[in-house]
Amino acid sequence: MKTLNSIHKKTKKRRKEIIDAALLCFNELGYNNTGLTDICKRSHASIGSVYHLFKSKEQLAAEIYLEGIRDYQAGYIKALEKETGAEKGIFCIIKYHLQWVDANKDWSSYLFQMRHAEFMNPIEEEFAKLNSEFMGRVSNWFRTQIENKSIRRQPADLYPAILMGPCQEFTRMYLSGNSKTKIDIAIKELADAAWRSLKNK
Amino acid sequence: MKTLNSIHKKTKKRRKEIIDAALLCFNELGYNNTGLTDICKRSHASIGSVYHLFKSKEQLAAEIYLEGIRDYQAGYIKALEKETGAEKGIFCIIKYHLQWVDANKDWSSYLFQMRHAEFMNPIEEEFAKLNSEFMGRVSNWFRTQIENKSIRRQPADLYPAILMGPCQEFTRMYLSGNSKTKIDIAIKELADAAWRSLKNK
DNA sequence: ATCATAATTAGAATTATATTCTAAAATATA
DNA sequence: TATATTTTAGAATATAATTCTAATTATGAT
Repeated sequence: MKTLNSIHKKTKKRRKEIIDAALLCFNELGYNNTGLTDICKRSHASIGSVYHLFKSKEQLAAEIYLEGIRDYQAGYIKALEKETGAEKGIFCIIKYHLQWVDANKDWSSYLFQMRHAEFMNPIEEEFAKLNSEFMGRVSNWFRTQIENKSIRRQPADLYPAILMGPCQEFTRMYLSGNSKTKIDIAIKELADAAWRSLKNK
Repeated sequence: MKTLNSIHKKTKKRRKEIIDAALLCFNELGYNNTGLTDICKRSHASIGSVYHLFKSKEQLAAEIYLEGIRDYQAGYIKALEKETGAEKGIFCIIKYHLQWVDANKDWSSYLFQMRHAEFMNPIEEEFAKLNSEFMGRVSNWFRTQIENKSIRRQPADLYPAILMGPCQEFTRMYLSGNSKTKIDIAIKELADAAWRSLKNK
């Protein structure tokens, strides 16, 4: 009996080729100025293959987004939960974020660029699930720190904003090439700044 | 003698009608899912009119962006330069930002959504000019504060990130309806947090 | 008021490109 | 090896942006 949904050996590879090609195209040309022909040329896949593996250009863009976010978030949680001390934990997160960005410039640019993109709609559910799992674990870490009085009590909404906001803004500048500050300096300064904002007294 | 480039009285009005309609369409449907027919219907302008006044859909989107940024930045500078004290100045800026966002939700959503859009290319020059004028005046204010030792000395790149980052992140959440914190509370808390980060000692 | 010129409007024709579709090729299973 | 399934290919189609031509409307000079 034939197994349903059997998948060829090369499928994963082809999928990756298309994703990699599309990521580069979208970053270089922008989503709208990237034609399917661009993606096909770069990935050496045919239109048929692209549409066989992805429902649409939009969906392809969305899957790339998810792939990046998954990798980023997984490392983030790992870095955070390793640290039980508040100050060290905050340093670790900032460090993780900036190093990830530095080591994954293509992905970072894409994630920034697409953060508010409309194509998130079709994958909203998957995205919301990822985010709530992620935010849940970050919140847990913070709750512990607040309870043991390491971190000041504030409206819960504001923690991620105060913690990551400066980092995000710096990242934006960094990726657009408008920042002169080296990553290592930025890590130290931004972590210190976050700590001054968040610490209890 | 006929003046060159004479402009009809209604041109400004029509332009505004198109911009207003497009802003709403882009926010509701997304840039890509908004057709020119949507914009035409909503603005009661014909395709011909739209293309007479704007080079392309992209250009139209860009002009809307500039219009929003201009208004935001003008108010920002006015709020900032009114204050000579460091702590008060920072409070003023945060307050200005969040109140502007609250009072201009459509524009804010659009500015966020489009912050990294590719269509910025054609207006890059105009945009860079706006930004450098803006950043220059913000930097001046900070320089004064640093020289009189109110604000700690740090790599220059980091001031805007530390000052506005948390605000931006909060704004993002606020606009997407995921924040429970009221604007007035957020102003106070975020301004305090920024001050703790930035103040000298 | 009227003529000459320029600006604006309208929408049909064109162009560009995302998507669908059909059939062939490759792979997997029995 | 025979048969079902997946994958590939690219031509055909559909959709939506842009261009173009002609008509309309406004302006300024006389």
